[in-house]
Amino acid sequence: MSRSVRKNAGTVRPYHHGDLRATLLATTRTLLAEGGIEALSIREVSRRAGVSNAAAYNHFAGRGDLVRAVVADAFVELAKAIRGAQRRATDPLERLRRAGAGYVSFALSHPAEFRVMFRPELFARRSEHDDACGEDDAYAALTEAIAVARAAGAIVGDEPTLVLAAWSMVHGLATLALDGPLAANLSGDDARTRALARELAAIVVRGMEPR
Amino acid sequence: MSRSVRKNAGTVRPYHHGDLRATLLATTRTLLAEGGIEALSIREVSRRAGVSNAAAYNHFAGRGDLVRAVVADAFVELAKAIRGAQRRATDPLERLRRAGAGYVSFALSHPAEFRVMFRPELFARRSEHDDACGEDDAYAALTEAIAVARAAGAIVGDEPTLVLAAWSMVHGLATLALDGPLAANLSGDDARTRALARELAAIVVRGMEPR
DNA sequence: TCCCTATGTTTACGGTGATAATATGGTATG
DNA sequence: CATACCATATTATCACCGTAAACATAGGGA
Repeated sequence: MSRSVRKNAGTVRPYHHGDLRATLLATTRTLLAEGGIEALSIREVSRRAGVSNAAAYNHFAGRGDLVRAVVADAFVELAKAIRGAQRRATDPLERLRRAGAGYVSFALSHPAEFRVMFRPELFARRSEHDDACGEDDAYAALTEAIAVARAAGAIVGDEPTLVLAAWSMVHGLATLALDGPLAANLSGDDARTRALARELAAIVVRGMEPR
Repeated sequence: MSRSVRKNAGTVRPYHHGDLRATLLATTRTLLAEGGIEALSIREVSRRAGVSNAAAYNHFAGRGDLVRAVVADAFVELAKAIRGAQRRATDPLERLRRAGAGYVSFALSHPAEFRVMFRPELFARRSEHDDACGEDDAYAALTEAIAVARAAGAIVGDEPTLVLAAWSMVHGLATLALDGPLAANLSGDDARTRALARELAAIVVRGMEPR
């Protein structure tokens, strides 16, 4: 039979021995980057991983489950990006501006994942309470920056509203830069977009400062 | 033959006599509102219109073309919403705030269309220069409000940056309110979201004012 | 009268998610 | 060593989808 292997041919693995899950996840990311969610199908992922389409169902409940796993990882990375961007600054306002820039920077660096992260209909479990995919952590990262600046008296206002303002500004910019009418003007010019992110963060932070 | 009709049976119309296009557009909007873009298929639209699946191809080049027509209409409505919201105010800053609120209000009133409007991959013609779907008009409506306020000295800064800031803020809020982590908190509470839109618009406008 | 165009229909092809029944390799147990 | 079992992958199948080609009919001029 063609599938049999000699026991000593250690590197030949007719089966994936447990790493098919990781392979499928990596392939999913590749496919997302190549053609977006439209080009992502269980069959294509399986095909590229060199297995049958049904094999994926041993590791993921379905297409949504596969996407959900990728999204969960992406939110972890987003939270890291937000926290990492503030690391080298001490001034609360500057940390806040950098947090926003870090958010946009993540979107520019991982456009394919970012485009999917905020489309729950693509992966959300049906009426499953509300399965958190790690977005809470990213949200918390921004909230911390706001809370610190507010505690220092550098900004004033209702905390949830301030968080929402900061989040909306950077999320809006990221979304518009990736897919919106601005994409044509900014496409490929990530440096310019990052500079804009700093400017916009500065504007919204300024709107939060006491008069 | 079963399809023939007497010439005088005026109300019996075996064919749509030219209004199938409008019927398909209306059905598309209904379907989008019911189940989102995932539930939208040429076959289902045609089925609901009481027509074979291929009939739609006499009016639209394909699924993308159908969605594009709906999106183009939606952008016209968005521009109207932005302009209409400012109508009863004269103060440039207040008009600017209301323009932003109008943007968010449109998103809340037409969630299904809004969710599709900024996903060009769902309807964009392949490498067709960059087919405008009316988004220019909506963009212009916001730009006007910015330009007026700036000309009056009520806000200061680089105009394109100011426009981008305003646009990003309201677009981010709309997106997050519809699909983001905030949807759970705000869902169904459109009044609360509209109030937040006003607060966020006030913050970003304040960040634009001269010190 | 005859043909042309617009607008439908039927039928077909290939791709897709999902499920069921089945085969195979690894491993624990007698 | 032999057996049973489990995880994993396979093939087969179903219903749905977008798209397209081939065909049919109504209505309007030349």
